[in-house]
Amino acid sequence: MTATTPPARPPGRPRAGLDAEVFTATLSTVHEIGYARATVERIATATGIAKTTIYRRWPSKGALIVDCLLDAFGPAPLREGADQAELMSSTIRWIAATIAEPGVGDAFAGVFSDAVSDPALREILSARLQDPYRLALQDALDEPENRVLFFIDVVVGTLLHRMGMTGEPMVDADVDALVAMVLPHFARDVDPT
Amino acid sequence: MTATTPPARPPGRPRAGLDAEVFTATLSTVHEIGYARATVERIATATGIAKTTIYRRWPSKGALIVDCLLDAFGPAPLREGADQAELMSSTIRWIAATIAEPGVGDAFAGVFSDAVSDPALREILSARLQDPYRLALQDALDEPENRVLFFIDVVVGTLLHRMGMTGEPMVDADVDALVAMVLPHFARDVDPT
DNA sequence: TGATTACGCTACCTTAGGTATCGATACCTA
DNA sequence: TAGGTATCGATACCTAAGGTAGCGTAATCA
Repeated sequence: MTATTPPARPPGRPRAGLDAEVFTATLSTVHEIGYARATVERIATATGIAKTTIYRRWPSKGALIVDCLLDAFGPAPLREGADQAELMSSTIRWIAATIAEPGVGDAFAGVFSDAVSDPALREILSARLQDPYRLALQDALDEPENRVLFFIDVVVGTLLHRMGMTGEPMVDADVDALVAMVLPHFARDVDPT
Repeated sequence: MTATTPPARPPGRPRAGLDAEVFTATLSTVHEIGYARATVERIATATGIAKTTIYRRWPSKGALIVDCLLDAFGPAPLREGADQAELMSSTIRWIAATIAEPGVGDAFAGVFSDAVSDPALREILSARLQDPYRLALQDALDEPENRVLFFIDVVVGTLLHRMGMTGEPMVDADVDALVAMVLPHFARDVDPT
């Protein structure tokens, strides 16, 4: 048996492997013209494929954006062996840096806003994007669910509010302030270095 | 000259005084069916007026919502003589309580999201809603602009993120946690009572 | 009574999310 | 090489909602 289990590929024409291209085109389109004007039609054109192909793979624009954000964030960089303060600090900076990447902050704020009045999208956002990172953080930080949810509300909420009100990601100095504010409130082992 | 300058009423049929009714209908409609489904048509019908009358008074749905929020928040309750910690604490609780009122949180999160990809609306939101309170806070707290903006990002961002992700306003225990986290980071005169 | 302005109504335009259909194409298997 | 199957591109279409135009009517002042 080979290393990868033979996929037992289903019959028929296989899907073209262009999810990565769609994600790239989505972020660059959102970055250039904003979330609302980045229509599915334009994203498809930017990718070089048909709009119907997008809808064959994602059930809605929101679901596409969520997958795009999952791809942009990737796995949470939770170093083993780090203490709680280090983990929180690096997590905040990782989220801030990713949101600051071109298109990511706009896409995040945009899909978040759509979710406000779309329960189905809110479920997708919560289950596919927030929950995996929340569970990983609960485990790594050894904190209960409600504390981690509060942590996410503070960090993501603050960063998105800045992005939404100004159109620009939060500058490093303010991210430092965010870290300085959050850590003492959570850390059990405040290292006064 | 009399106390109030004679309005020198312009000729023609005067406007019916129904802004208050429109605001009430807007919040209750948003509360019942959500921000996106609360169309201008439905808000007008709920008020008992024509959609075109709404558009004669507000240039866009976003502008209507912003005025509606201004009416809901009213003037900031900044007590004279209170120290900085008291002012911050009461401000946070005032914002949290107002956002928790039926329809206000949904409307706020909704218009905020729309503003993400609409620079004109962002300008309205920033100038008409955020700036007045920001200036009042700068004065009352004696803090520079960037610190007050950071304060608003944290407080409003956190509350809206909770509202957007769960559909419910933040519970009192978490508002307490927000106060407990924010105060030590800002307060110059931490009163260890 | 006339001028002026707001209101209600209807019709309409535009954008954008999302769906249906159909011929062409790519891949596997017999 | 032929057949089966599923994807792709293209086109046309539906629907909801923001927003506008025009017109007759109602209210107020001079």
